[in-house]
Amino acid sequence: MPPKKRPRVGKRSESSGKSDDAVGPSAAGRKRKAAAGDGCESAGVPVYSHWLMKSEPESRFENGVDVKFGIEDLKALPDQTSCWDGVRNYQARNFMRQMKEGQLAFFYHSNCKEPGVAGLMKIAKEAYVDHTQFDKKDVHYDVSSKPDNPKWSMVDVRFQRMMKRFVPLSELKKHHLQHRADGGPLKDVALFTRARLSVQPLTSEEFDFILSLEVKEPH
DNA sequence: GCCAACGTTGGC
DNA sequence: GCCAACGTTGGC
Repeated sequence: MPPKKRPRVGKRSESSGKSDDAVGPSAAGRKRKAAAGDGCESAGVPVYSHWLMKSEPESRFENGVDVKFGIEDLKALPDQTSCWDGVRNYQARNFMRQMKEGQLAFFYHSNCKEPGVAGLMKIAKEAYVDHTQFDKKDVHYDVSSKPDNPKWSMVDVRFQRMMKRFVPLSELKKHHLQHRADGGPLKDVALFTRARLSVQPLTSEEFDFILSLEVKEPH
């Protein structure tokens, strides 16, 4: 149980299932070339230090439960801290398991009017068991997961700050397309190359570039 | 272990 | 609300 009362976190219910129970960056990384982790690799496995985490800022009902959880909701909590529960995708889970306390993550608004990067959070607690997998009443209950061998993990995140301006997906996409042509920092960014992942890694270059946009004129 | 069918994500 | 992309399931 997380320190704070948990708000519902809006991550999409990424269909639970089995298969890739591997620990480590992505057993689906077979597909991906070890695209430059961060200059930091061990045994060919990229080590990431920055993240992007998606949540839905607008109301949407899943089994009668509102999964809305935007950055304002995180900011409004007593400690501005929340667990990031409900992730039910192995790749996303594995990325969460790699997160280290103090690392930065973008809070990304998805499935809404204006998708994009809303702010910054810090990893406040490293991966631990997501108790909602055992809660029959929870939207993300997983009947196949047993307490003696839990499948799903979560981290705690703490609100850091809002972006100086909201950086919309459309703008990131323009840069991505440009960078694909000119080799710029967003050419391989997971947001577009692995669009459906709700927890994504960013290289330092990708993170810095996106962050730099907040003080530039909208494109 | 292949792969078609199915279900979900999430931009548009 | 549509639907492309893609992860998961399960028959074989």
